[in-house]
Amino acid sequence: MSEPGSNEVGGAQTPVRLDEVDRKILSLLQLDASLSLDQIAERVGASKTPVWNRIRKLREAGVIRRQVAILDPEALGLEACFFVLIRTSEHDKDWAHRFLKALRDRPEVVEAHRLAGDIDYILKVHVRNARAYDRFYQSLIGEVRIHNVTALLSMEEIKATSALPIP
Amino acid sequence: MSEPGSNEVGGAQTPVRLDEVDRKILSLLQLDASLSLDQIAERVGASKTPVWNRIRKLREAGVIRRQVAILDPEALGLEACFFVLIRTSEHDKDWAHRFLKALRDRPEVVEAHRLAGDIDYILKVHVRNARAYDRFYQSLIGEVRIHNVTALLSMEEIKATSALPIP
DNA sequence: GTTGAAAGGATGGACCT
DNA sequence: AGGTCCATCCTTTCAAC
Repeated sequence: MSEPGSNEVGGAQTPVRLDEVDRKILSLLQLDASLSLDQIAERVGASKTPVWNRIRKLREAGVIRRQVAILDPEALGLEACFFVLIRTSEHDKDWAHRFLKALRDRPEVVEAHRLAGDIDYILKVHVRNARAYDRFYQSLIGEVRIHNVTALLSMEEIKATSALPIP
Repeated sequence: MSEPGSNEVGGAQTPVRLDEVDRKILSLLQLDASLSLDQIAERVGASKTPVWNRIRKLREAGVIRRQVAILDPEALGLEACFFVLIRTSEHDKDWAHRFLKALRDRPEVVEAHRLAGDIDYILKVHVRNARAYDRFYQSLIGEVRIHNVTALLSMEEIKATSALPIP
């Protein structure tokens, strides 16, 4: 499936009007995108064509971004997950640009947010073990200046879903 | 597609041996699970049948957990994302059980981890706005005793991928 | 919104290398 | 083991109604 032309990836997004059927479709697809049109149509109480048209529109509107396989980190041997809280003293554009690139270039970083408040950034990092985290950490601070780092080690994933609450 | 019988959802997982072709297949499916068998086979340099058998085995082994649609939070009007750091003084089983249930019951909580160290839990919460976060917060502390809460508001999602690094 | 038809993809068998 | 061919079923896609 190709990227819809009307929306940038990660770009700003105007909220979209959804009715009850749209919401049901999205809820289903968030949990299992391998459902067939027939199954979806049956469960939302409509028939194939309108459901198909709605899904196409939701894709074009950028509500549905993409369809992916979710892998099991433990099965891949990624036994350690860290949340990394970062404070920096540098706030110029060049630094931010290099920091961004450093994060984008590292596949261990699965999530990164710029924050409001005294902590500047939070990262979520998947690695094989504590030693691999240290290698990641050394490599990162070797590439960009960072004032202060706190790593929070996850002991247990209590809940993890890719399904957003649909308002 | 039904849940494979040999692996619990979220259960402990023995790492699996993967060769180069498996890794390529997983990398592709992590980014786009709507690719056809033909496309995958072409890109990994193999033909349909062995690729299909590998995918089936990866599913049965629990490496591929499921296939989902990724939605755009902004398009759904979920403009606020918080990371919530939680300290608690209670550590008995009953409290933990009620806390877990409170998190599982709230769709705004998309992620929750029990941590090592002085912060006990971290949550990731998607809500419409700051007011909705406050409602969530009040409702949560009304349901379970929590000693200390720090909310980190995301200003910008710098990176967000469902793709794990494949070792 | 419904029906149905045509095209394309998935699944699994048979057989070969 | 992987490759090819094939047959069948299922799904998607898009007419026409």
